[in-house]
Amino acid sequence: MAVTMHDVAQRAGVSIKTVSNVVNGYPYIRAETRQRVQSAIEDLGYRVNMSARNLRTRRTGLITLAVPELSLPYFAELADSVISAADTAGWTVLIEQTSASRERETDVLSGRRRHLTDGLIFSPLALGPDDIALFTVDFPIVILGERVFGAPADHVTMNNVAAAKAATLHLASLGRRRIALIGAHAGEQVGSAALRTAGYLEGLAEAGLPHDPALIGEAGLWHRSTGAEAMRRMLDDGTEIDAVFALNDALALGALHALHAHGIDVPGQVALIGFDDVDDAKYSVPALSSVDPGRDQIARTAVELLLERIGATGDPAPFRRVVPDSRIVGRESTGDVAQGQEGRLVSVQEGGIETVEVASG
Amino acid sequence: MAVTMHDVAQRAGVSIKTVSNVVNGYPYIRAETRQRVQSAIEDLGYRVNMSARNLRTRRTGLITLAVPELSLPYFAELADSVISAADTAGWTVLIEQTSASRERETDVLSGRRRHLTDGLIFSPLALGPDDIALFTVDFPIVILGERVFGAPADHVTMNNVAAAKAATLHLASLGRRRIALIGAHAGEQVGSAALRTAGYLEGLAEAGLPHDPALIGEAGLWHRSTGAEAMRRMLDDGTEIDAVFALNDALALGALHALHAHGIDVPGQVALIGFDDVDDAKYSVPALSSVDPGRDQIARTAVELLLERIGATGDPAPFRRVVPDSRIVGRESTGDVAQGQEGRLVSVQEGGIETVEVASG
DNA sequence: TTGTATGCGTTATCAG
DNA sequence: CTGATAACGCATACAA
Repeated sequence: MAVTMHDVAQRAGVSIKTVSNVVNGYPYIRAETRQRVQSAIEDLGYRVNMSARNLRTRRTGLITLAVPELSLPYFAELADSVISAADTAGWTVLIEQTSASRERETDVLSGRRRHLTDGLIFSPLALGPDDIALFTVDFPIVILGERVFGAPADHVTMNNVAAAKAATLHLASLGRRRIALIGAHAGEQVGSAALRTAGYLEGLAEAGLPHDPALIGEAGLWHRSTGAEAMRRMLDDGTEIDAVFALNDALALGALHALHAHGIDVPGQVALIGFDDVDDAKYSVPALSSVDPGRDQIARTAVELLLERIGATGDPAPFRRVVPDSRIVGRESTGDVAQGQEGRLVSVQEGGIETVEVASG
Repeated sequence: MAVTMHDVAQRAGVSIKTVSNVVNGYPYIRAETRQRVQSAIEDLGYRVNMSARNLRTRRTGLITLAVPELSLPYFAELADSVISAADTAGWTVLIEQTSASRERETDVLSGRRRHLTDGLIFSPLALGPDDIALFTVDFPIVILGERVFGAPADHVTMNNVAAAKAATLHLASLGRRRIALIGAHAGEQVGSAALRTAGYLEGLAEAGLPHDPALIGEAGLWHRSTGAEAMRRMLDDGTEIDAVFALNDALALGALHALHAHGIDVPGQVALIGFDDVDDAKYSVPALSSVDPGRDQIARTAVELLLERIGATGDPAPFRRVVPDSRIVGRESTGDVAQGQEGRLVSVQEGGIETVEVASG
């Protein structure tokens, strides 16, 4: 049925080994031999059987990217970047959606949902610091996000606290004094929500603004709908505000919708800034200011770290934590630029590479 | 190193075949034997080697989804749906981004970018009717979209003409008479742009409105930026309009941005409707009316058709073309609902299953 | 520079 | 119900 190396070898009048050599670009082959093999391949329409190669080499050329869901623009764009970065290096990406469910995230680690890939880039949302033990597995992992620190794996994250503080200070610098927060997770000590909220509080303190609990809007899932709801609640409560820091752009766009529905002018009455700098931010009305966490750099770094570890041969290197630079991009929603203009850089938080020594597997 | 069936068999004191039987849920095994094998598996932490199984069974459990890019919300949401549908059936999805480049789309078909998957769901954007020959391959394909008809493959599409006509008529029903189109591809006879433009023209005709070329806005790529540009050009030209039909939501959101920048009220002065009904549509300001092409149904159907064909044993079934129902969802941008309300169904175009008989491979 | 032989870990065939 | 054994298609040590 399917044509194999054998068939090619026979047709070209060489051994199977020579065909293999040609296919794999082994350099020491007589030009004429290579030519003969090539045409035999053409004629027969031969294509390498990846399953056989994978079995033999113990490697698949596939990596898994596990994210909550692709409908969330941040993760869609992240996936885009990861796939592109992997592609450049000759690797292919298989995507698992966890729906931020504990069970599915556990499955990803246990391998029940990691069919035949050589490594995993994992952005957990349900698992937390208590689950570090689950990360001790026999394949390379790169962790994304801020839910799990200290696991035996490389980690690409962002400087949430510093960036959130900068966003808050940016609003304060516009003269705003009643800065609301949308997207808080009450009681959580870990994760993006906690860190960004901490940055917000630091920012308030540094600006000499009091902390008013009425200005904290809860939103469990960071979707547009929950952002709109949280904003609506706060407005319905009659809470006085003149600025909003939404913990991500989806929330911000939802909040924007609610503000508009209440007839509130942005940025005239209320200034608004989000977090993630997704593509949508540029095209909302008004265009949304945001924190650019360096998504592309995150993706490239994650792929790089993972492939490095997959290809590692000798003594395991210590695990690394990398924090790309983040930027505050000012647009219309904070009155930083006029309509139709590009956003402009308002400030930069420098990250860097931090190597955390851990006994690595 | 890695533990194999052999090790398990040895530990359980049975043959390797029995282990295989247990792993694959073969029913006729003594309970006691099964138990012994199960615990051996547990003890040793055995996990099936997928590469070996794939080699043996000639199947990988993987399918490829090839789309232009995940940053485009429509494709991100489509990917989400496809992955979910595949997951339900126990299959995993590998995503290829083609950037709508001819070369990469060809690669997808040639298999150069189809590593070890059992089938392909392909949404081409660069290939066209002249490339049908490329679709004659030795693995199952399901084609999405409207660029390639008549290829030897199953096809899930949408009733573009009817839906676009309905969208246009909807604008006309609001009393609008200068209905602009954003996203046209001049000279193209095939693809979504051509079909939706045809529907627009039919709609104008049925509404008794004249066709004014000045109302046609070109936009090669359907991004927010190009939509904004096209809209801006038209406004700068001083073309009089009171409604806009954007050929997809990204264009519509870009156009919305440009309208807003020009101080034009939507829907007061200009009514706006998009196409795709992506998630963003609900949360723009004002919320965007759109055509819901039945994305989820498209994804489910595509996976279903593909798996059916992959699992097909005997005589090849004739190729089918499926057209899910599409709906017009009226929101604020056409004044169909008040702020903060859900969109409402304005009309439905019924699709259905059409079986096209083609000599199938 | 090229050929031979072996094994990667499974599943399938066929006895028993 | 279970066991021995032969593929599956490729890569690679080892020869030549």
